[in-house]
Amino acid sequence: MDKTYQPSAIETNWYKTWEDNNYFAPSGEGEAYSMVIPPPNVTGSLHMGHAFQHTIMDTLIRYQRMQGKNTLWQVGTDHAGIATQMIVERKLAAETGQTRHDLGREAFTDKIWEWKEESGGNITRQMRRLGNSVDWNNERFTMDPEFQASVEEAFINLYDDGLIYRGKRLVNWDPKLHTAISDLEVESKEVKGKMWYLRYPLADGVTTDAGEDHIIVATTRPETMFGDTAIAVNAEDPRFQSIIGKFVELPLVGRKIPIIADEHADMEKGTGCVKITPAHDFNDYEVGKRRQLPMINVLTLNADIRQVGQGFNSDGSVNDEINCYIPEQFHNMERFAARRAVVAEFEALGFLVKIEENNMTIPYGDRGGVVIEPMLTDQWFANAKVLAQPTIEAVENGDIKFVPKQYENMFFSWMRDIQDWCISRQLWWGHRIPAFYDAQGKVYVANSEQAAREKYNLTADIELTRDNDVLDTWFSSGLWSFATLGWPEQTDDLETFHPTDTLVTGFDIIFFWVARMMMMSMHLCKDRAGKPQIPFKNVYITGLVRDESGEKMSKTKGNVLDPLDMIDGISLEDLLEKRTGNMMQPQMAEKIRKRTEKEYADGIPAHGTDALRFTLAALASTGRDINWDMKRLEGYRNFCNKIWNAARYVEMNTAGEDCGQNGGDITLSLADRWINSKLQHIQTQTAKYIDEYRIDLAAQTLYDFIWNEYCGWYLELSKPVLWNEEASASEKRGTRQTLVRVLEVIMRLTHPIMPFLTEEIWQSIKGQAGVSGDSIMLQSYPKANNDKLDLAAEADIEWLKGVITGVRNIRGEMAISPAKELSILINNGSDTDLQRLNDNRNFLMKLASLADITWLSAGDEAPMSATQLVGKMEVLVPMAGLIDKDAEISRLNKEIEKLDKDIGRIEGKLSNQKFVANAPEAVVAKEREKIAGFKSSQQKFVEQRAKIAAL
RNA sequence: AGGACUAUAGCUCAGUUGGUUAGAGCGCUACCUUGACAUGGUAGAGGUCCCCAGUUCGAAUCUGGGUAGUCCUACCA
Repeated sequence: MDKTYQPSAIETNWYKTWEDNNYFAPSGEGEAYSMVIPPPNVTGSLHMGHAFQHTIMDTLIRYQRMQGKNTLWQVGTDHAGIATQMIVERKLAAETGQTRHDLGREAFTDKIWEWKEESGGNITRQMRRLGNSVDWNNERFTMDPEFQASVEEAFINLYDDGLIYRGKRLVNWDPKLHTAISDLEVESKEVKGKMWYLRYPLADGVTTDAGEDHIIVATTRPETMFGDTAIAVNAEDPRFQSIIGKFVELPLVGRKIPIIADEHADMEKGTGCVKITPAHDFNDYEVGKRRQLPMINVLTLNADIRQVGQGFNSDGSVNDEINCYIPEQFHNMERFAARRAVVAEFEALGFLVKIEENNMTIPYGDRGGVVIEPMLTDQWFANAKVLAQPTIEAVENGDIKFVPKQYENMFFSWMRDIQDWCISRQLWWGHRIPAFYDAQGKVYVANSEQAAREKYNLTADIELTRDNDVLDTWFSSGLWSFATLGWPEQTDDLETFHPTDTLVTGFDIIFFWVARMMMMSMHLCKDRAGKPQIPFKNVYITGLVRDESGEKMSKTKGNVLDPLDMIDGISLEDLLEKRTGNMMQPQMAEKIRKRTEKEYADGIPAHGTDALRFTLAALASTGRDINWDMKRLEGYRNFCNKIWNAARYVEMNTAGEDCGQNGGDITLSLADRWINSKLQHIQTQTAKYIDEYRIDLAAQTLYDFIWNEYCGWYLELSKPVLWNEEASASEKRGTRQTLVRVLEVIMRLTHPIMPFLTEEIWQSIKGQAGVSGDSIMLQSYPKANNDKLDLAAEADIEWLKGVITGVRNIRGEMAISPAKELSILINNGSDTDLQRLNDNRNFLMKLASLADITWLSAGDEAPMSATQLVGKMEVLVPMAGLIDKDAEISRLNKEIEKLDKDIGRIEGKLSNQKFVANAPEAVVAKEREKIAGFKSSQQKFVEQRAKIAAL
């Protein structure tokens, strides 16, 4: 082994070996355990959130593989409709100045495929670098022909079951991207806006009870008034009783529109009169449907004012009778310009009553970033209510469990109130909807024109055209758990690996993806008995990885960290280029530059994959976000180095030596028995924690055991045996064997979290450890063996540690050089103490660096000494020539004071009659025992202090 | 408006069913190149467990009410 730990050298080699040998593929033996990777955008790159989730998933799958399961970790990428199309459109614009329309649909999608080929390898390269043991043989892309076929099949299935329909509905329309989007893709933002109070004159000479010849409506969207088709007031509102059923004359347009009563109108809000614009507001749309109001669309798909409105009846059919006039001065005006123009016109007419500042939340498209417009368009919808029902039951009855559990509430509240899901997108990149239309617009759903003709018995003279729209990306990723396994065919893989076991993903896509996968799977995927199949049994929801100051990582903030840079390191120049190059908002570049230069003055050094993974694992407590901490990464890099060096020590002392592989007598030292016993606890705990998804506790347990117990104590305790010329062959054999076998077990225990380092070390010690195999990843996960528990040895070592720490404490406090060998005395020891001393003299001498140890019998005179207590036994370091009188007194004072506090606290408890009466006896006894110990210790220290003071 | 989560050492975080001397890493102080490791070792300092009230013999932990922060959902004429 090299003298220094160099992660990059070992990491790339091992991954290649594993992959070349097909170790990631299902073994075909044992109980099945499967997971799907949340498919990342094919053209994207992995960020810290991916690295976090992938670490958890890889830890789980490696653990399960080592448990002997038949594991499948399904890998693949998503075509990510809008996101990818946008990237390529932007690229096209930058390079040639063309839009997608200049190229046309086919040529443009070819461009996207080109881009996918060019950049698509990036993300899979990164996965390999992270060590993900995914089954590459089974890699899928959502636009693969087989997957496309599954998507079409799913659509047709749902359509034939009456769960997909097409209709003219009000949907969220992105006027920049020119597509409908789902409710979930809309982000609300708080903005300061205005509310305008507009006067609408009453028609036919009608007046209100108050004698007014007009009413006043309040609106935040005056430009939609061309589409007003009613005014609503509350039926209970005393102010407007007499005008219900009468009309107003819509200013600027002249259309007479009715005043209706509807519960939507709130007497408390605004003026009590609401203008109803069914084609441009979701609430008004509902009112319109309820009251059979016509709808007038006044906006183009760009959200500009039309030249003439489009009239529809409330059922969506065309209404060519209604007056859809829009004054010429507003034609083709952009919506916000039109807003100002309409207000100006009202003002000119004297119809503008007042303007108020108004805080409101406005919907923005999460991709395009512009204000979303409710738009009346023909779209495809999935009946989400029906699809949701079984999934709610599956979570209620525990078939699907969320970790942490509180996400179930979030899931329920959304699912129980779910709205129909708009699944069509007016994009070019995606799964084209398998629907055909004849000249009359009648719909035929089938996966090809040929199939449509057969299915619907259409004669050849009927011309069919295919729907131009594509499906929402989440429609296809909703099929991910089973379409990747060959659905709709009933394949063996589907039989074996579905439902999958655990889904690991972020809370931000519970609705987008997790819920959709559940709906799709439970409707489409049935087991042999016809029972709906859940897609997964457990959903492990991870938090977000944030930056050091708790901010979300984002390109615009310039605080994004690339996991690969943590692994391989990056120079400041490259990091700056990465963060400020190719920015959407170049004005931020300077700020980002400064911040980056300050935080990473020397760039980022390489830490290796294992260190990154261990850090993420250690931070993975459930139900909480992670604030990334570079220091923590450094600490775990040091941990890797620690393991490396410990392994070097083991190798030096065992390679080519007799470790008992070939038989021979074995004598285990106390330390050997102790570390073996401790190891059993660790094995139990680690497995338990991983089973409970507490990877952080598993990591913490391993860290503590390896560093503090194995390296800190055991390796030191092995030296007095291995370097002792008087030790017997069987004693040395026993210690060598323990040294290397414990390390071998530690490597297997740690392998799921840190695959590379553990493989490298395992390979170089497996011979001495007496094990064989091609790779640690195919070895079994260690299991505790209770026969190896040795509580007596554990107690003995605790005693030993107490004595050694006691001496070291005196050394430290008294500033005695570690090089100075001390002669100590033991006073007031019991028979057990004497036994332990005699058994472990060698260990004590070496670890506390002593010259000799003198056992004082009763009546022996002790010299003036600094004292430490191990139970009742006194460890004495003679002061003569070493220790200053005042220093020892002040050290004793400190001890006495500390004990004072403890004694006071416990005395308080014990003098409380209620405590003594009510607390369990064991608890009371424990307190009594404690206080007795404290008191006797304190007594000793006080006596000692008096003696020293008397000098 | 409704809901969820979070608040523990200077920083980042653990703390399982109420009983611990409240822990870890980093940082800090002092000392130490001892034959695995200075990416190290030894010893040490550092806490009003956000606040108030309650339940209890006993609360970081349970209940109620605040405060601060994060997030989700809905609405806003």
